[in-house]
Amino acid sequence: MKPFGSLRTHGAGTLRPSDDGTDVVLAGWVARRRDHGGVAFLDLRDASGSVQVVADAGEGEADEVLAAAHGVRSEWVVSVRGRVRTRPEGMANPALATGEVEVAASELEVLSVAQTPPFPIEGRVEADEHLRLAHRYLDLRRPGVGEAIRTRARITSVMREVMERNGFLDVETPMLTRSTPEGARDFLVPSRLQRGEFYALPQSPQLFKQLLMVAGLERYYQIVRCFRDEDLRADRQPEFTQLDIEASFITAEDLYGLVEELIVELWSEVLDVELSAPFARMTYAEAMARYGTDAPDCRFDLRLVDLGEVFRGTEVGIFRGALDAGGSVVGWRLPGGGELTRKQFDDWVEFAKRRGAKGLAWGVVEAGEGGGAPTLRSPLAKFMADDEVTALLAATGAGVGDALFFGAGPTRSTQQLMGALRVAAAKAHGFVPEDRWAFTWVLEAPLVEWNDDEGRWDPVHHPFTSPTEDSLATLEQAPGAALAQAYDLVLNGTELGGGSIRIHRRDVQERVFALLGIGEAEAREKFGFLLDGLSYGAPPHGGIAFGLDRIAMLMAGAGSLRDVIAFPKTQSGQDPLTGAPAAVDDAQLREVGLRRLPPS
RNA sequence: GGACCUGUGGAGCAGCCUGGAGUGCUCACCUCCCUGUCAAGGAGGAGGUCGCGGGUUCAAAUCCCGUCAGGUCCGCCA
Repeated sequence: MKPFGSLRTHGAGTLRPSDDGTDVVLAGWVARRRDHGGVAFLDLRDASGSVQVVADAGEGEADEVLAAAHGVRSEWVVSVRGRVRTRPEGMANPALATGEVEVAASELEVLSVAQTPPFPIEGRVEADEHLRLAHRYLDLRRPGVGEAIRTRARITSVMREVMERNGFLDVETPMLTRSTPEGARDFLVPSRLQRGEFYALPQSPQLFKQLLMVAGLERYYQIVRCFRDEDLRADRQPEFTQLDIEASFITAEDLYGLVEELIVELWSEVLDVELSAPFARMTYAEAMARYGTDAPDCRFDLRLVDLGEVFRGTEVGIFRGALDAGGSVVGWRLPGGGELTRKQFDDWVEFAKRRGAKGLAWGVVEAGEGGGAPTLRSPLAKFMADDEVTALLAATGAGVGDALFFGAGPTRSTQQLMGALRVAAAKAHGFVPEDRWAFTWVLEAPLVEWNDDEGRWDPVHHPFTSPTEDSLATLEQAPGAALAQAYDLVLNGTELGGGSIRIHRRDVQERVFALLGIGEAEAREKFGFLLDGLSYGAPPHGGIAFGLDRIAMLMAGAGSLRDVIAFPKTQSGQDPLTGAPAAVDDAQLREVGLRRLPPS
């Protein structure tokens, strides 16, 4: 493919034996120089790849090129005129796409010299991340790093293709909007024209996309930046990108179909992986019970087992106490875990304690004496009746040589602890196949959950999520049992996206607000514009939003969102390249009506 | 807000536990040599606030306290 721009005729990485004899002009960076005195090799790199350029001793021009080649250094930008030739017998390099050819240079022009880079561009060693981010333009020049950014571009391109093909309209929504109280902390932007008041950067275009449905656009999508002022993680940045989707006159099933079409095409086009759809589905309750999380990693089985029945009449104190208090005993089997040392078991107990658990019990299944029934070697064994051990082994499927872990306590936190253990221990012991793509829908999350600190019901998703038809009847009587018409798509233990069918009826919205303790005045103050909109003939509608960065991270095989964002922030929310965030001068503050507080 | 890991010439590491001269390795950089390399090779050279501050000690990269920065996680966040 001919490169864009008239300063060169070919991309360095595109040359093949079929180009033998072609006169070319290349331009790019000097990746490496191998200087033998009488002959010198330059690896010339551009966005298409790299190719070997040869400067040979000879007559006239050639000697000038060789002299110039002696002087160039890594990362200088050069232009080379020359002729493609197949390499001499035995000199091909099968490790390179261009390894069968080379370019015999007849002219070598230095377009730009370069300082020695602060870390190697071509080396395989990982440089310190802070240093990489401070010189991100050099970091992105490194082939592997830049590749993730290219993969991301391919992903957004396929997303747009699929959405456009399905008749969705790309509509932009405001970046400067108003702060709404739900969810995460807002980033605030002071207003100069309305001194003392603030815009907020959107956490998502949620309310706007619903209003676009009221407006009759029917099918909306946007690849849109969102902002949340919360602490960072490997998979959380303060600004991130969503593929945001909303449609009218649809059911959840319609969305599953669309999303599966999109995901299948993404994996096919970008990774050349053929997924099979429809994806697996499970309920939220199943996810919590079997995997201890709402984002289960289904690449491996090894599920959690509820042991409430097994230990119904137990003498084991910690199990007794948990069950009597209405909590749970949850077990998990580690195949072959009998090999673990005491130290390793202690480490997992420590792992549990670091997560706030009181403890973690464990046992090892051993062969019974004289071929008798298997027994459990465990600090708890002496409190366990024989029939409990038998039932335990049956319930968990544990056999001789396996280890069992037990968590006991309040149901939710115990499931979560065991879920975290399941993932960490399975990873540590090689039970997670890294090459699998395990998609699953998690459906029917609760509509609300009890917030003990504040003494109220909080929405699990957001306050505009529709309850299921069945839940509507008993919404006020049993709020905790109400299910939402909500759905999350999970891949390998990471939530890729989630959404819901929205409430489009005023009376239902009022009942949900009442349940959440949001009075009419408060609702009007906070979401008045949405409620107004919904009162003018809102179609049934619903949508979903995907974390583009997370999708790109998983597809690129990256370990962090930072790897798929061109200019990311560090864990403390700083950008080492620009130095953001930074102080502003008093005049700027005065203009927007702000005054600096003394440092606290 | 909290836990843990890391910080040593330009880069990546070792040294730290058990204190004793800035000691070592690989790469990069500079000079020279070299006509088939591809992580070229050879000879020579330059380059250090051991993140920063304080303490203990005759003596601190090493032990202690604090702090800053980076990372992973919990809380927070859908």
